[in-house]
Amino acid sequence: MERELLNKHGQKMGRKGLIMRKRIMDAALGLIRDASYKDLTVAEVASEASTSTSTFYVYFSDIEDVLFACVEEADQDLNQIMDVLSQDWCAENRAEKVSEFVDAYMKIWKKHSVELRVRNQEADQGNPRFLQYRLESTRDIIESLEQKVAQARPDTDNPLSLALVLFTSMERLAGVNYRAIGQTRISRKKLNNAMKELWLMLLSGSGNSV
Amino acid sequence: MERELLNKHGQKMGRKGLIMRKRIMDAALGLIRDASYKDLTVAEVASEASTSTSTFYVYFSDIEDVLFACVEEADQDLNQIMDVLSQDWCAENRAEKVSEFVDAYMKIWKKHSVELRVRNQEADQGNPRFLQYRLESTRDIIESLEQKVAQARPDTDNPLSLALVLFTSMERLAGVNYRAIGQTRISRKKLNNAMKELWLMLLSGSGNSV
Amino acid sequence: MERELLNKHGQKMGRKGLIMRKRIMDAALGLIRDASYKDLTVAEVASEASTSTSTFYVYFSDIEDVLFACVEEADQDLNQIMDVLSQDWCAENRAEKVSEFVDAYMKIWKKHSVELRVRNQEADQGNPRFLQYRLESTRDIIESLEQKVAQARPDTDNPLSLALVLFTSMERLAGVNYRAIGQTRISRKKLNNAMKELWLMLLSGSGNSV
Amino acid sequence: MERELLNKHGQKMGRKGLIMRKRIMDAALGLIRDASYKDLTVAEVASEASTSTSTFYVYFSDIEDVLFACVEEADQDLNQIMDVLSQDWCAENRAEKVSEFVDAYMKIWKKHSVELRVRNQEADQGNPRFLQYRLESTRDIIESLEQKVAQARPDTDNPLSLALVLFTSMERLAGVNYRAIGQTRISRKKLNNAMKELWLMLLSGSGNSV
DNA sequence: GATGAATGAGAATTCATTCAT
DNA sequence: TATGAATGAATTCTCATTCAT
Repeated sequence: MERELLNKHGQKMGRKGLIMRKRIMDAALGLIRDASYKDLTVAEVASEASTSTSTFYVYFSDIEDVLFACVEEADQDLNQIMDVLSQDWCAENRAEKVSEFVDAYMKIWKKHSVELRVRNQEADQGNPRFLQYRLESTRDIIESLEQKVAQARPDTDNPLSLALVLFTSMERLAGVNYRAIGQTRISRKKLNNAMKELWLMLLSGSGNSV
Repeated sequence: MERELLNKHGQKMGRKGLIMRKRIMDAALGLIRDASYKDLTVAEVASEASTSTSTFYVYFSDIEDVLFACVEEADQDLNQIMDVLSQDWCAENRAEKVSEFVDAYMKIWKKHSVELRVRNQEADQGNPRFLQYRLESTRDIIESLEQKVAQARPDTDNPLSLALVLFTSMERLAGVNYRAIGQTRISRKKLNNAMKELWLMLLSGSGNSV
Repeated sequence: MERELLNKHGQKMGRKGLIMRKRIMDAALGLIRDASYKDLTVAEVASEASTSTSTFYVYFSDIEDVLFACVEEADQDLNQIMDVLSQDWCAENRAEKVSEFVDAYMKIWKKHSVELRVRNQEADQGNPRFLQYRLESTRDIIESLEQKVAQARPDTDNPLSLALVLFTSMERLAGVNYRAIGQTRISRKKLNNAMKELWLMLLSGSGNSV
Repeated sequence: MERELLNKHGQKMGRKGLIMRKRIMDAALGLIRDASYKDLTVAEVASEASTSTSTFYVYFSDIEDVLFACVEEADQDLNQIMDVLSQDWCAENRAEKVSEFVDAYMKIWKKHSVELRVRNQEADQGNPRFLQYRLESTRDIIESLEQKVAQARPDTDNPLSLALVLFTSMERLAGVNYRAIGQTRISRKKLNNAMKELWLMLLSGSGNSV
């Protein structure tokens, strides 16, 4: 476990320290919920957390550092997803399991949409720290999905790509405020249903190959 | 007809002015090709364009402003996409048309990946200018895809959502450096094929409903 | 006559040139009517005059230069004041003449309040060009008023100071937007009457000496 | 009780902070004692105070802000004036009290001539912050003078205007470097005497009405 | 005469970061 | 632990000014 419970001064963090650290993280998240994190400053975060910038530096080395901590924290919830995925999806319960999977995934993202938007944007722009983290954090999920596709469509030669296409869509639709898509005729619920439908289509093994 | 050709000083732009404006846009794009645009500065752009920051401000009001101009310019290429989409896709040529569509879309994104990554990230973060622009710029494409889905699957009640799910994926996979996905076992080509396969699956009308 | 009708390029000004010059002056005045002239810029003036900064420099060397030209122009109206002052004020017509004088002075200032506020502020802050100009432009008026005081109060030993005190007040009250005094219970008319009353008091020779 | 002692970073100001703030104010005043404040820059002030511009911005938001603080501070001395004015001026001591009043007023203005010149110029140009401040800061004085005029001349219908005319003159003559008047034949002393003489004339109740 | 175009120079402003208490 | 205080180092931004057409 990497978190040694030390602050940036190398001191062991006590109860107060942990509380302050959390307060700073929450302040940062709150500030970027409805705004770009591009312009987030240490002073802003400190002020939002009702503390001083000096205190900020006791717990984090810079803005990226807090954000990464937030992503790490959010990621722990993501592990639950594997509960559904590690089960066996047979033809009989497939529809149900797909539904469970999509719902669970969407629910978690909704709770942590800010953190995961940060993770994806940083990773997409090539930030190595976040790139690596995303890789590790999605590896199991993606592999599991790949297997399910391979199992459902033994004939296909790139189950990974097929899984990735839908997974990518799911991640993005989950993380983005759906008003941001600018379509007034859709709702999150309809999108989720479409998502499920496409997974089912893919996993039911029907459809033409190219 | 573009808007009045005035620079930020209210002067009509002549030949020299238009050239300088373009030079600055190119400099900006060049600088963020392999890096985040988060930290792009006016000074950097001006220097890359071998001019002064003052000159920068003759043509753009800030960094966002140049980037938006770049997006606007890139977007003009996107219109070509409608050539394929405005045709009729019947069962006979469907595979061919899907392939054309995906290839054309991916090709354009490859050429303008920087601009469109900027557009999407800004829009995803709620920047209204980019949000509005993306909405307008993708409206026709999305509507057209929706129609094709509706035609292929008359039974479905939300063709729009189904189209959006795949379109979203396509956009993201196109804009992102595929190394950023962190999967070494896939290639752009494989992803494109999977993309086509999924569109075909959707448009061939087979598969279960939820 | 110093105005040689040459522009800053040493060219003789033709009709068009004179018109443009005037247009720039008017633009400058218009811009500072309700605002401080401290922040007036060449670009603003040029834009307000619907021309370019380059053209500005054909006629004026800098902002102070236009403002000085405006003051010079306004000052020509001030000469009229001497009409009333050069007359003889005897006991019989004194009230009438004082009234004429105050009214005339106030009227002119009202018309040129912007120019004269500039003149006084610059002079008050020690700007030599405006200081010298004000000195010359008020000399005759002040001397004339001094004489009238001396005549009315032969016993006083500093008629100049007495005249200056009231003249100073008159200048300031005339130049300042009376709302700026922040008293809602007074009007310009009441102030003018008080002004006349005080001049009469002074010139009627009554009152105690210190 | 002044307003909350917070600097522009929202920190409580301690001893050191208050000293630095004062040092910056003094630097600003020193720099404009013999020059226009129009061109005063943050860089200049910071340098004169032997600190950095960043430090300047810890305590003030811009040049106007320091100057306003200076005016506020100077204004506290002005309260003394009310000592003389709140007394009763009867016929017997009137000459003495007028003399005291004018001398006291002039003395204070001499000490704070820079601050008060700034206050008046900004207010005269319509700067709301200074306008409001001047209004409040002179209200008591003006009202008191009005009462004395009303008492001395029960017949007059606008004691306020009469008081304002002389008060205005006093303020301006006090704040302006008297060389700026450009009259070599007068001295501050003579002007003060004339000032007193006119107040006495007004308050002795003699003289004609218009 | 007029005006696009370009820029040097400097001013304002921000911000991360350190240090002493 | 926490935080006032101070600042270096950029960065943004403005403006007067010049030049070529």
